[in-house]
Amino acid sequence: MLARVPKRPTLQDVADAVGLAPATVSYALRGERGSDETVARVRAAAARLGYEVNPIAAALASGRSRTVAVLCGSTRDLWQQSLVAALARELMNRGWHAIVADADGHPEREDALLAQLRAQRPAGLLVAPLDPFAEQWEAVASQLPLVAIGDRLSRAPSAGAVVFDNASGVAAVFDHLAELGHRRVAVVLPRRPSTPDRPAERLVAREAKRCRMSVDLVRTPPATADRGEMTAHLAAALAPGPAGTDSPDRPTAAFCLTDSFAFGVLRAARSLDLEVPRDLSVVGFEDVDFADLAGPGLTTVDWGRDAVVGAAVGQLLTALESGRGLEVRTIAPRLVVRGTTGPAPTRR
Amino acid sequence: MLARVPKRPTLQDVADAVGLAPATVSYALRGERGSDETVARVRAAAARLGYEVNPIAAALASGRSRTVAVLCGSTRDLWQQSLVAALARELMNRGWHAIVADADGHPEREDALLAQLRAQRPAGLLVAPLDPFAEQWEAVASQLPLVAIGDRLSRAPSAGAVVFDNASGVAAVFDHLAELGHRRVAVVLPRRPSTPDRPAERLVAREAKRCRMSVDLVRTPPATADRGEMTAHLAAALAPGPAGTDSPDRPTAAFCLTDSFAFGVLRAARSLDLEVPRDLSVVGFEDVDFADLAGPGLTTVDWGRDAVVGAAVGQLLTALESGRGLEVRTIAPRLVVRGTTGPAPTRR
DNA sequence: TTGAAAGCGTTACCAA
DNA sequence: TTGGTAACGCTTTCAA
Repeated sequence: MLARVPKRPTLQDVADAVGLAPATVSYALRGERGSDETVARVRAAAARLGYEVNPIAAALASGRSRTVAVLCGSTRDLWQQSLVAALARELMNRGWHAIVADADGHPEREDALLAQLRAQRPAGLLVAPLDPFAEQWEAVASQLPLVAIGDRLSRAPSAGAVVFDNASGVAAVFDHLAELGHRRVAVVLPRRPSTPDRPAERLVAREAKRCRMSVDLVRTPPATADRGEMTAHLAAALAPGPAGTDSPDRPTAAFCLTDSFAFGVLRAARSLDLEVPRDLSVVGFEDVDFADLAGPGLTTVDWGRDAVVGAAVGQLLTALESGRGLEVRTIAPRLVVRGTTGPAPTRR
Repeated sequence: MLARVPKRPTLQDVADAVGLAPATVSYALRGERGSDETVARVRAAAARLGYEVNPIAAALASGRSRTVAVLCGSTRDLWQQSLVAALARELMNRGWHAIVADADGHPEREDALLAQLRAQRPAGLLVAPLDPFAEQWEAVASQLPLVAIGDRLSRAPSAGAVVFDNASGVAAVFDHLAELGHRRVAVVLPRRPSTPDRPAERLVAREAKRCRMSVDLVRTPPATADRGEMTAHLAAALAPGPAGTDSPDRPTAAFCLTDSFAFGVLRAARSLDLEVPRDLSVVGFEDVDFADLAGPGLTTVDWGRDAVVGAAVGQLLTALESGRGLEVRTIAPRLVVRGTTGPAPTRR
């Protein structure tokens, strides 16, 4: 048995108080019609009674709502966590409500959550997709304004998107590492069985070739409640081979495509007694708020979270409020260098 | 002009399909009534049509909803950010929806946001209050099940709460610092003009006296978009006095009552060229996920976020679903020592 | 400028 | 077990 929401004054109560019809009151409160005098009287009465429209009834009657659903892949990822927080804040500031859901790293959960969210009849959708290739997106986007963040939804041309200029970002990172003298770099990226064709991998391959560097691809499962798992996985990938070899038998730099991976690498390095950045240079691809504090010298690519949030919320609400179409906007990267170093001389 | 939410099959459509009355269908779908045969037929038809109840209409008709409003003081604070994310996740997992709002550090905004949230007619409220002494809470709590997190709402006896055993936590921190030989500690705590009487301050005074330590109270405004402000404020408080004095003219340890303050202190220390923990031991009062990575040796008090979330969501939903009353639950602290050191010998 | 009345898609009461 | 029917509180057409 669910508790009843308590009774509050209704439109009818206000109408009775001023001796007008509910319709008139409704229009007056919304400033859509009515003489100045009526509007003033109605507003005064509403204020006196402590009346506030019931958004549920309003939504039912009008078929519209001021709620936006936010669906993200995993708030265990700090970048996404802060993204969701910032999206909710921005929506609120603009007079909208956010209802949030978190697939917690499970692509298959994305569908179920999406269904749940849509059942709440939001006016629009903001999605940081786990699986941007899924079929479902087109069905959703054709019915509801949808803006994807981070990945374009390849099957849903009607959806808007805010994407990162990964090409520039990856190039900047490889340039930086090459300049420091690294020859072998571990690239830590998500392992997503259902999305075979990530452009990130192609970009990495291309840039590595351009910079004549060899790459260890380290496919890593997303962060879960148990962080030890990821640390162990990454430690295995970064560990030096058997002793006695004369060349560095391990990558001297790690390029992490997600901040949670970067933190994982820092932990793995610690467990291997590798000092960062002396023994291992670590570069993150998302600049979270305290990247400057995470170990000494975590170099990152900053995508400007505020720009991302502004672009996503901005275009969604514009579409909602004035019917403008959705588009794909691209965010430019900025490399924030914090004490990355070249490969350790003793290992050369 | 807001976009219309697209038309979907309704209860009536299902009723037509099976040749029954809407009421019967409604009961059947909820498993409240109906012969096994009817229920099966109805369910099949609903599935075939892709019918899903409209929660808006259901909420209007029944006066109940499966939505919980979450209001927090500031998601710029990482502990709160992760708390909100975890609350939303837990609610979702239990079949409820979260609508979230963030006062962004402004106590006066708390009222307005609360009004907005309540207008959405949530079934219950989860609050990490900025101003636990505000009058408004009682009015809210008497109408809606409310669980406060972090502070008991002193004026709202009907609200539940999940509070931290600050007495034990503060005592543990002072014991730890005293044992290391610190004699003067900076205590970094929020500056909240409207809440004159924080027990934390009394606790700090008491424990400092017990351990014969002197305390510098550093009242600090909450984190904002501009982090430089906080760093400067804290640097001023931690800076050594004029050179040539023989005793340490600054605190040798900082005890931060909020994680964002701890990060601020780490940044301030860096700007002052103080090495942590050699020149300054830093203790945080909230254990965020990557506290282990934030500079070398950030000792923290861990309150077990999962325990907090479980206690808060658990008791709220129990109250909502089975009418049980709300209560005050207390979370015990655990000191996580990560390389804190005593005062630097050269300063003794 | 105002108002009557018909929805919106459910749930819940009371008869059948 | 089933089905009318009246809410729920608002918005919106259409008349006045």
